[in-house]
Formats: sequence, structure tokens, C-alpha cells
Amino acid sequence: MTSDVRARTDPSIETARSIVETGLEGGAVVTVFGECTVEYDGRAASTLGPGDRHVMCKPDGTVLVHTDEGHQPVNWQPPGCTHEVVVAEDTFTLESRRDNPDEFLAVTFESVGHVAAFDVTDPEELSLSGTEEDLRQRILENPSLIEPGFTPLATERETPAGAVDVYGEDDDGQAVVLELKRRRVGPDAVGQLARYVEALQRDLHAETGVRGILVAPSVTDRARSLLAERGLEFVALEP
Amino acid sequence: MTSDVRARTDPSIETARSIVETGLEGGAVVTVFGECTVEYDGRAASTLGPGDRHVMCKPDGTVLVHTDEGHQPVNWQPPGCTHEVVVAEDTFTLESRRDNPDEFLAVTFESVGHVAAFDVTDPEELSLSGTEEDLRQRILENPSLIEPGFTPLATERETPAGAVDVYGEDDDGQAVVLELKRRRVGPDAVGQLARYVEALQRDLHAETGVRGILVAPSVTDRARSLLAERGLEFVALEP
DNA sequence: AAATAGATTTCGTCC
DNA sequence: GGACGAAGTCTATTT
Repeated sequence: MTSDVRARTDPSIETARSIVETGLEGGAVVTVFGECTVEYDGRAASTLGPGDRHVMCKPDGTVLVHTDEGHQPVNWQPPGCTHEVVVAEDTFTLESRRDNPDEFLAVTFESVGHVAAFDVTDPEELSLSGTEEDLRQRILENPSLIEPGFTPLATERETPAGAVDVYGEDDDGQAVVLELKRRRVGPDAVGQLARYVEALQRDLHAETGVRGILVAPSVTDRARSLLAERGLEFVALEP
Repeated sequence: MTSDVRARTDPSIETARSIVETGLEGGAVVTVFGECTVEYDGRAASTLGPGDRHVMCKPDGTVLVHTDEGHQPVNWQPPGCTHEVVVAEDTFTLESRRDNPDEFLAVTFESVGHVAAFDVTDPEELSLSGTEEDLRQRILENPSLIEPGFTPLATERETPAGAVDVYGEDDDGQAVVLELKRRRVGPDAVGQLARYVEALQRDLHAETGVRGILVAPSVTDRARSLLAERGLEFVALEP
């Protein structure tokens, strides 16, 4: 079986340009290994001197520049950009632009070690589990995971401060706000919960007050202090 | 000039395995275009059915699986993982593991369109400007950007709620906390600033109170309301 | 190793 | 298109 691949090792600049350009036009994923410099200007600005890197262009307008280290690209352009190949003497430059925000990325290759264009088509969708949404489903199916007598009444209930993960009432009929996190939480999540409780308090002008419960595998010390200060509660629950 | 590249188009499974394995051992960046399935289990869990994708392995233990769309990989493994190549009948699998947290990724190739191993060495460091740190420098050099008479006294000043971006005092000698953001801010940043002001208030037991100023290009409506509620201020400043 | 917050965060969803 | 919050976020810094 032969795939839709065009590739060349140690190509001339002209050959590299041709494969990149043809690949981009044909909707392929194009990759280049080579020595390059990178200039970026947009939300921020950066320069990157000469070095060996891996550059990938996707048909949706994404550009990724990877070094030999790290999960994240050292430079990139998000989906929706338009690519252009510009040839100079002994170099070729991949230029990528977008508007809103105005951003520009230029990768100039002094030499190319390898270039390839491959027709990537992915019919499958990722099936992911263990997310915050899954945690919510588990609580709705078994509300006593929070506490005996807890009754969920709504998810994503709107308040002036934003949507509450789970809204319900406890055994005594008192309003309860749940903020769910799939991992250990810090002070930020407490702030979020506090804002919701405050907003809902006002919204309901409840005489009995509104309980706020942070649901997560664990909390940091500082977060625990903040919870105590604000009269908020914590329920440990693994994702 | 010849680079340290090994590459093959439409290789046999055995050839592909050989190039990947040799590349990994030699500390190269290895890329594979091909039809594969991906299984992940760790902090969450996922499965991805057969499809054409681009897989990159870095010598630092990173794995990235890219489809034809999006900035982010559809599956990945962060730096620090250990790779292993396992061969079965007509397929080969790249397995990547790490501890703490325990995570496992397996990419099984049914067919390989192209494989390449390239010695990537990047001597340069990225020079980036327009970050929050740059914004802080600008304020320290020209404090009147905040308001006439503002005097910075410390950066990263520690409080029980965390480190404050900029701490100083105003024309009247009143304590001021700045929270800097390089982009338009929402409610979260207001919560952050509120926590700092509250903590510093307590820390200083100041009679005159502590002013909190959010410094950002702009704020959302909800954030503006929250600022007003809590008696906090806003200064517009572009990054 | 844990905690905390930034990031050119990206991404999805809802208004 | 903006707003808001999740993410298997990752990454750097500090304790």
C-alpha cells in the first residue's frame, strides 16, 4: 500500500520549497526538519536565532515549531492562519498570518535536513473519560456522595457571577452550591466558589443563607484556610 | 552538507520499527506519519480509533500525536517519559510511561506512510517580549502610568494569600496593591486581587485601608461590576 | 516534591 | 464574536 507522501532528505532549497508549497496547496500536513530562525509578532513578540527544529504546518492553518525539548512548541500560530512560502537566495521562508488578533510568524530555513508532506485524514473522535463532566454525572446519579439528603436541582444554574456547576438543597432544604474540580485545588477555586455563593445569596435573598461546597480530590493548605475564613465546606471526591 | 537524518517512505513495519528504535536510542527527534490507534490511561483515560496521524517523539521523553487539525495534540505524553517499541504481527506499538502521576500511552501503527529520525540540537533561547513581566518593568520605570504620586515599594511581596505583583503607596501614603494582566480580564482576576487586598489589610492592620488596582488593557462587564462591589479600582494599560 | 500563578495558553460552549 | 471556565492543560519559580 502506497500512501500520499512526498518526502525528501537533504533537499535543495528549491526542492524543499516545492514540496512545502505543493503540500500546503493540496491540504496535506507538511513537516520540515532543518536549521531555521523564527520571528513572531502579535499578542507578544519573539525572536529565535538559528538552530535545528521541526516545523509542522496543518491544512487548517496551524503552524508548530518544535525544538528537541518540551511538550509545547517554541513558536506557533493557531488554526485559521494563511501560509505563504517566500524564496530568497539560498533560503526559503514560511510566513503565516492572521487577523484578530493581528499576528505574524516567519520561519526562515537556512538549510533543510528533511521535508515531508502527508495526507492526514482522521475519521475518529477522541473518547475521553475522567473529566469534570464525568464527575458531575457521578454526583447527579448518586447525590449522597456529597452528603446524605443532598438533592441536586440544576446544573449550570446561572447567577450574576456566572454559572454554578451544581445547584441543589440539603436535608434541611437549605440552598447548596457545588464547585467541582477533578484535581487538587488551590485558592483560585475557593474564590470562584465564594463568588457563586455570594451571588446566589443575593439572588435568592435567602434568610437561611447558601452553603458552598468545594468538591475535589484534595485541597492545598492555603485553600483550606480560605474555605474556613469564608465559611465554605469541602468534600473529598476522586475523579 | 548532509544532516543526521534517517527517513523512509512507505517502509515495512520492520524498517519503521528499526528507524524509530535507533532514533530513540540515538537521542534524535523521531516522527511517524501513519495509520494508528491510541490508548491513554493516567490522570484521565482515552481511546482513539484508527486514523492517519503524525506522531513525534523527543529525546526528553515527550510524545505528541497530532491530527490534521488544531494547535493541541489529540494525545500526548509530557517530558520525562520512557519510550519502548513493541512489535506484533504486522503492527508496531510505541509505548510511553511515567510515574507520578502514573501515566501510560500506547500508539499502535497498522501502517506507516513515512518515518524520519533527525538530530535536533537547538543552541538558541527564545527571546520573548510583551509578557506580564515586561508590563511590570514598565510600571516600575514609570510609576505615574498608574497614577501621579504612585510609588512602588516591592514586587512579589508575600502575603498570607500569596505574592502580590506590585506593592506600593499612593500620594497620601496609603498602601496600594497592583494586580497586572497582559490581556483583557474577567472575574477571576478580580477575585485574585480581592484576596490579596484582604490579606494585606489584615497583615498591615492598616487603619486607612488598602487600595487594590487591577491593571490590564480592559475588563469585562462582569469583572467591572465585581470591582465596584468590592471597592477595587481599574487602570487601563496596554501590554 | 508541592504550591502558586502565568501563558502568544488553547478549546469548547453558551449567550 | 465576546465571555467564561475547563484542561490529561504545560511551564517556570519559589518554598
